[in-house]
Amino acid sequence: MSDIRVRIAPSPTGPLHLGTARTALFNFLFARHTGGTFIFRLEDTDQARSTEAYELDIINGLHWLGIRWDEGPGVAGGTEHGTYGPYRQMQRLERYTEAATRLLAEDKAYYCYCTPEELDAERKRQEAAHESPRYSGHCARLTASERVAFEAAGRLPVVRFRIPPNRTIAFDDIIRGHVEIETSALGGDLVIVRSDGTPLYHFTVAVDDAAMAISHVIRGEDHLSNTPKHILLFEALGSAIPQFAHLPLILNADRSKMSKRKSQTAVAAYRAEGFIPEAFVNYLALLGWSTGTEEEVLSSAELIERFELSAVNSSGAVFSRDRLEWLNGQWIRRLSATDLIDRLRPFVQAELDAGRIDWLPADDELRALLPVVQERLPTLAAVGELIGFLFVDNLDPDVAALVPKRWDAATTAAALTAARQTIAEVGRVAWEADEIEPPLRQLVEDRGWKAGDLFMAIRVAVTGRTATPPLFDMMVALGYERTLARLDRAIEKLAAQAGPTP
RNA sequence: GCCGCAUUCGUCUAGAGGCCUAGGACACAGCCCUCUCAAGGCUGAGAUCAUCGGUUCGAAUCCGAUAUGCGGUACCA
Repeated sequence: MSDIRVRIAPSPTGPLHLGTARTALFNFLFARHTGGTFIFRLEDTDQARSTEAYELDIINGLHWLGIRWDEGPGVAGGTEHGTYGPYRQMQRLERYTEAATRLLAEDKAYYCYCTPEELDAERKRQEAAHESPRYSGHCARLTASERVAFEAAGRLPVVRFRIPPNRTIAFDDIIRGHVEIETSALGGDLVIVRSDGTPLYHFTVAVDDAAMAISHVIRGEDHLSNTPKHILLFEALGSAIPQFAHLPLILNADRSKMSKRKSQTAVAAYRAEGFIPEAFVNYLALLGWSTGTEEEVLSSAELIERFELSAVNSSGAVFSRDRLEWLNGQWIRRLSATDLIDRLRPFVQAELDAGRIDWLPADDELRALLPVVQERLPTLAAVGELIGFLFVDNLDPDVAALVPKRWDAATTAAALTAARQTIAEVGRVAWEADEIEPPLRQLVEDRGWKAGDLFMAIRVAVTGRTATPPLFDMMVALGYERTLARLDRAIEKLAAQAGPTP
């Protein structure tokens, strides 16, 4: 194993987000491609918003995508593996305290007694004066007696990290190249520990990345501007500075950073809609990265083999559901029959639970349908819409839909009656698509009809829909008795409709 | 406001100075196939490579400025 170590560090303050999944995937692909180590760390210091339910959703979601880590919690709330643990920040509190104490002792940080209200007032004053908001350094040089006075007044201090003035922080981002930022643009001395003693993000990320010997920090572009703070922290901590690679953002249709307000961001929601992990991973990998070839349908193994961090794009990418659906169809078509049936089962069950079908078809029934179903599924959840009509007791076709454009109700009723007879005769001998079709075509020819008209009338009578998989296959799947029963029912409805007409 | 990043068809992208009258994919349109719907095949439309200036014999590709977009600028992550 190489000494490349990368991590994904989500915070369990919401369900697994598409962007987190993509960042995780790129870290994973990079680690697997280079033979490095992939680490999962939970940034749960925002105790007000973190929950174990979200932790579960994140871990399950990543596992679903086939993303596995070498170090970190195996399951939500469960045990961890790896020698750099713990991997939950709330269990690393002593380490942050220790690091903060060290920075304090070395005067790289100091106690600040300014209240949120004072800070807020300062910020407002600066905005009014058209200055950039920054901490003034009010508490940067407090005397011992001033400190005692604040303590006596009951003020609880935060810890601020000293940002050196007038320095240029430069780093070479693997994706973006050389980046330079002046420390003066960093907003002044940075709070690293809250007044309640809990550490803040910029601090924990540096402490943990250093402690876990992270070699490459691969994360979203939204952290690019924060990177100088982290570099300064690494320096102050006496740690090696990792390499950085800032991924382009995934965008809403309006090109703003993808958010749940404007887009569906929860990975679990896509899973529930019947997207399969092969397609999802394939899609995500190609959002912001490409192989440089014209191949688009790539397995995880192929992605791992070809992934190059330096080939990642630097501009944001709009999420395209259309493209995801297309890839999903591609991958569904590549599934074996057994595999597809396994994956379809929960979606068929969901149809039953929702009351859209009346019973659960057996695996063999599904298997028989696969040749005409597989290429018609954009998602697994589309199965109900596609063939659900086969598994309902009472079908009530719409009379208007029953009557083809060129026909009226009486004509349709007569045609269906003739067709019913033909179907009944043939079906008694051989209930197969190839046997049913020729005599019906003969009937069409004898009567001078259009095949499309008759077949559409039969289709609606038998399926209740105007668009279905091949009609005769559907009739075979439905069964002899039920097909005739549905034809009878349609003929009845048409007769009732045609009757009153003069 | 300040700082940073970005800018090739509607979207995802190929493109590392001449192979580019810019290629592929999704979506879209037409045709073929066809009982409908898909799938598949073919064809088409769609990009003054953000703009302006520079370097060069030659620029989508290099440099600069401008514009626009996005991100960051918390006792959130």
